[in-house]
Parts: sequence; structure tokens; C-alpha cells
Amino acid sequence: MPRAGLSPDAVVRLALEVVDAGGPSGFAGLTLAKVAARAGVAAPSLYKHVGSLADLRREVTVIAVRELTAAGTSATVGRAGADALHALADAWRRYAHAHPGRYVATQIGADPDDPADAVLRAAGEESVRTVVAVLRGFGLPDERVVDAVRAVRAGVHGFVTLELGAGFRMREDVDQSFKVLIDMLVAGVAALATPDPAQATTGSHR
Amino acid sequence: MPRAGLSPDAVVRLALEVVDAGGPSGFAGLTLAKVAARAGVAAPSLYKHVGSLADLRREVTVIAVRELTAAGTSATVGRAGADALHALADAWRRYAHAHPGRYVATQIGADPDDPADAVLRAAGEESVRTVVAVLRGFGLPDERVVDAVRAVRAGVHGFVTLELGAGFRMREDVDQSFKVLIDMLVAGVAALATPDPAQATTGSHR
DNA sequence: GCCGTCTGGCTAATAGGCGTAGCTTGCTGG
DNA sequence: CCAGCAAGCTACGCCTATTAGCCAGACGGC
Repeated sequence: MPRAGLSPDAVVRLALEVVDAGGPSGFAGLTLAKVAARAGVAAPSLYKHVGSLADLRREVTVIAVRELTAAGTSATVGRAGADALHALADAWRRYAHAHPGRYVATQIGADPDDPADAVLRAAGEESVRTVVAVLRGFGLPDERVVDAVRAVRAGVHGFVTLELGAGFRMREDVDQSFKVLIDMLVAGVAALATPDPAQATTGSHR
Repeated sequence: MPRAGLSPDAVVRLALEVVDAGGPSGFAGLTLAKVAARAGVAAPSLYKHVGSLADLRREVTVIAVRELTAAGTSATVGRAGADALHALADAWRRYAHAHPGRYVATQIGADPDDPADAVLRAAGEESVRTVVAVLRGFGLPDERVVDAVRAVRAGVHGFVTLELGAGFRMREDVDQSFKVLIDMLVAGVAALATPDPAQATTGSHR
């Protein structure tokens, strides 16, 4: 009969704890039963605060996406060009290392048709906006921006995903490999900005 | 009392059907119950042919990895350099489009310590070997090969993952964006091969 | 041709997950 | 002070995986 004093926000906070406690598979291991146990409450009681497990997962995802976005923006403030892009990529990877479960949550795509995913869609677009802002510094023609954004997202996300999934042996060299990848992306984006295809990799930005 | 005539291989075949029928989430939706239904058999009967759901998933993963490897090798035979790398990347992406469920299965990382994952580990290494072979054509110094392999894997895998996960709006331009990304990787790998950097950005620390 | 054994099915049952229904009780606004 | 709302609870239904134990068909040895 003692009230546990839960609230929707408190439940989400506990869910984040569960995700964080589970390592890279923390998001997959997020379960109402675990949240309830952490709250000291029977599982069905959670439905007074949350619509469903799917809802809870979505809320966790939104928070993770926003945190990732914030990490990117705060890392790139006052920087431009290659410097900013490196900072953005490093910030993303640091976030993934610090919160692997939340980073995995980030990978969840929003259903374009589901109204319940509207907030998540907005969060994702906000995140893309950061990348666009960083790439603006390269002076890309408008029709190439989308390609550059996708390349950067794909490269960083793919690298981090492989890394978290234990896809790499030789752990010591991973930092170096990441730097090489980002250098490739920087050079590639810079090349996209120069309409003359003869000479690539001229680091001129704008 | 009529025998269904199952066998371990037949069960795996049915599992692949379930995965294929489920689209990008087919691998996540792989369940013993579904396999049993497809086999016309009660779920516990499957244990006569398969150790557990985890075992079945691993077998599916191994097959998917081998198929992906085969797609890559057959696409690159007789090609070299940028041509081969484009062919490899395209082959991977085509495989992911043709078998999204199996491609997702491919992402499962092998546990380096689990003996049960030995076959999966071997399959993954075989796959990496294809990439190494393709990159050999660029004349990379040995100590850069690992960086190049990781960059290529990360880029292609990240792109395809985002694409399958509905991470891209404006679906029409995706092919173009992929080509741009692969061009970046090709140029980046080529730049890695030339030790004289007019502008190689091999910069700050370690 | 027959018998024994092996094996591939089955049902029953356990354990754990999500989610719903309906009850009870503590807290709070008037 | 009390009525009602809200936050707990238990009990239940349905879905998973997995184990245990039973039974009958098929096949090898004689």
C-alpha cells in the first residue's frame, strides 16, 4: 500500500538506467519487468504512467537522439570546415562509447506514417540539421548537401556500429582507423564542393 | 503420426523463409513458433533438429554472411581498383535490398570467446578477406590496409543500414548518394596509397 | 517376416514476457 | 471531513522458449 511516487518521467528515467546497465544490448534488453523491478513496483503498475513498452522505447529513443544531437552541436560550436566535421564525428563516437545502449536506441527509425512517431521524426530532423550546418562550411552546392550528409552519417554510424558490435579485431588501432575514415569524408566533402573535377582534395573551404 | 520429414537443414531452410518473409525486421521476427507453423509441426518438435533459437539464429547468420561474401567475390572477379570497389559496394547493397532480413542477420557480431561462434567468426574473416583482396589493387602499404578495410565496411554498412531503417527521406536520390559515398571511399583509399601527401591531412596526433 | 531399437513426432508443463480487467486504498480538493 | 481520483495491487489471457516424458513409425539384424 505504500505509494512508490512514480510519474511518467520517473519511469523513463528508470528505463534509461536499465538501458545504460545493459551495455550495447541494453536497449534490446529493455523490458517492463526490469523497469518495474527497479521501481519496486509490480509490472502492470507501470501502465498507469506509460502506454506500452513500445511507447517507453520510443521515449528513450527520442531522449537518446536529442542527447546525440546536443553532443554534436556543443562540440562544433565555434568550429568550421574540416575542424568542425572532425569534432562532430568524434562527439558522436564518444557518445556511443559513453552510452552504448542509448546509441543503439538512436538507430531506431521513425515510421514516416505513424503519428506517434512524429516527435521522433522531429528529433531526427533536428539531428540532421546539425550535420547540414557543419557541412555548410564547406560551401557545397545545394543539391550535393544531401549526398554529403548521408555520406557522413553513414560513415560515422557504420563505423561506430561495427565497433560496438565487436566487428573489429585489433582494438588498439581503432582510433587511428576512425581518424582515417573521417579524413576520407572530409576530403570527399571538400571535393564535392569544387565543381572542377580535375583536382580533388584541395582543402579550400569557401 | 505422419512424419514431417524434417532435418536440421530443412529447419534452417524454413527459418530463412521466415526471415525473408519478414522484410528488414525478418531476422528480429524469427521465432521458433513461426518456423514450426511453416513446417506443420508443434514447436517443441524443432528441438529434435536444432539446439535452441540462438543456435538457429546463428546458423541463419552464417549463411547470410557467406552469401554476402559470395556476392562480393563474384561481383569483383576480373575487376581491380576503383572498378572493383564500386562493384563490391554495389553487390553488398544489392544483396541487402534483395534480402533485407538476411542482411540484418549479417550484422550480428560473433562473440570472440564463445566457441559456438567459431564458425561465424570464420565466416566473418572470410568476408573481410574479400575486401582486403579488392583493396590490394590500390597498392596500399600494409599498415594502412586495416584502416581502409574498416572505412569501406563502415561506409557501405552504415549507408545500407540507414537506408533499410528508413533513415532517408527523398528516396529517389539514394542511388546517387550511394555513388557519391563510394566515390569518396575510392578517392580516400587511393589517397591512402600515395605516401606523398600534397594534401593528405595526416595530421595531429598518432 | 519379425522383433527391438532408435528417432522424430506429440502433449503437458514451467518460466517469463506484455498487456487488460477490476479491485482497493491512499491522497487530495472542496 | 469526505468524495473521488489516481496509483498501486492481484488475477488472468496470450504469446514466447524450453524441458520432460510418452508413443508410434521406420529400419536393421536375424
